[in-house]
Amino acid sequence: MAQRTATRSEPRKTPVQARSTASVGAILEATVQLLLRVGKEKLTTTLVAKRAGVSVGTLYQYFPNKSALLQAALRLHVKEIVAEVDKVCVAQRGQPVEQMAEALAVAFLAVKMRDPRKSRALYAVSSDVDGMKITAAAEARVKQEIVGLLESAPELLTTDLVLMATVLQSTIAGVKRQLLESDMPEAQFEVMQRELVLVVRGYAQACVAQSR
Amino acid sequence: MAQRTATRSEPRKTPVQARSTASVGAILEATVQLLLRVGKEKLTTTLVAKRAGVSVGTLYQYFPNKSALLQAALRLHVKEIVAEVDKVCVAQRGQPVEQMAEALAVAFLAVKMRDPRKSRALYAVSSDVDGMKITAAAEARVKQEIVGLLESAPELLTTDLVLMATVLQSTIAGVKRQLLESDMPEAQFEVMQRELVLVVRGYAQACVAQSR
DNA sequence: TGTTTAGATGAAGAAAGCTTCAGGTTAGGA
DNA sequence: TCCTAACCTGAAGCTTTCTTCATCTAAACA
Repeated sequence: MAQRTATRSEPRKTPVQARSTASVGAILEATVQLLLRVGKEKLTTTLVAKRAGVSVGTLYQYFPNKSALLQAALRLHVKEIVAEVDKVCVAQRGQPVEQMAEALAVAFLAVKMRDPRKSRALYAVSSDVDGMKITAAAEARVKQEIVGLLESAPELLTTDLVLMATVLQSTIAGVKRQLLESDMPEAQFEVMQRELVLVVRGYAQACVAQSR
Repeated sequence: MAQRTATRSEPRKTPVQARSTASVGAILEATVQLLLRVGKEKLTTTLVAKRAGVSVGTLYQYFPNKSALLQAALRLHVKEIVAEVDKVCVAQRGQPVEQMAEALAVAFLAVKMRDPRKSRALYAVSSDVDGMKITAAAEARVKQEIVGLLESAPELLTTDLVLMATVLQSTIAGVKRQLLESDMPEAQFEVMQRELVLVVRGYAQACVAQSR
């Protein structure tokens, strides 16, 4: 273990030729694969390189250290999720809050469930300090998006919209986690989704009712 | 790094004299302290021993390896939480579901907020594979307790009680996490609690309404 | 075709932290 | 008081994995 005390985490070199772009892709891909197969504890840079079909040296040409590699993989995954949720937020503008909440819940669960194992593996990575920053930033972005969505609601909502967004988000996230960490995510998926919809609709109703 | 491939994780020796009991206590205490101060990444067995005022050797007399130490600390913490929640479950028997849900939410949040930093630090530990088993077991126990509580409700609940318990639990956990991971847990505490109450009451209502 | 730049390689260096163990100290009973 | 068992000590060994770098190959370019 020879981690430097403070190493930058920007990529060391940016791929310009097709050859290197492929290498970087393979490395990132291998990282996720190994996260799934052996877990973050046993994932080593050498292993990743081997699975990617390149040498360790190549890996270190594009990722300054192991941490940066994991972060890159996480960033990629998070990006996809955020994009998906954002899409729904846009699509639901102007709809009744109850429907918004429902759509949000369904969309969020659906994205995560597209590849539960991957979501879970990358989630584990995020618990390493720097990973949290990445997910935190993503969550913040999504929250803003939700606030924007709520602002477009036809109903009058007296509850602070940021608060409401936070609650919706954390509630959904709670159920999502439960689902991902259960032994059989796909089996429980539908039932849990149905219940989650009940939860968020109930809350949305409460937020509207309060304003009377 | 010289972790053995497969080491048992039972304590190596059980303290019998007061002297050693104190040592074990100090070690566990120091572990949590360091988790708070330096984080799990920089926590080393030598550091723990130093802070506890004993030598590393002593530490290894009672904990077969670092992992076991962290697990022990986590177990202790989880035990307290579970006990607290169980207490509430017992106290709420026979009450209306809405009130049950509310009490559960409030209690859960309150326990975790007694020492938010500690909760957070130990939560980080649990994300290491073996830690998950511990929290999972605790969660399972609590879930059973909740199911028992729900069974005592005066209302007729057609929703599967295990499912309902799961949903309540994950919803509450979601908000709890959001709270613990926010920068200012105490500042947000009251507001979030109020909202969470709305959420769970709404859900409880929905579960009752369904049965009509 | 010659030159330059991008890309790839992998053995070896280095650091770091876990864990052991041989030997010393303290407590309690006979 | 003496003996035994419990307890404590901490320097040193051991492993492991990260990371580097001197060297080689392939591509682009003139």
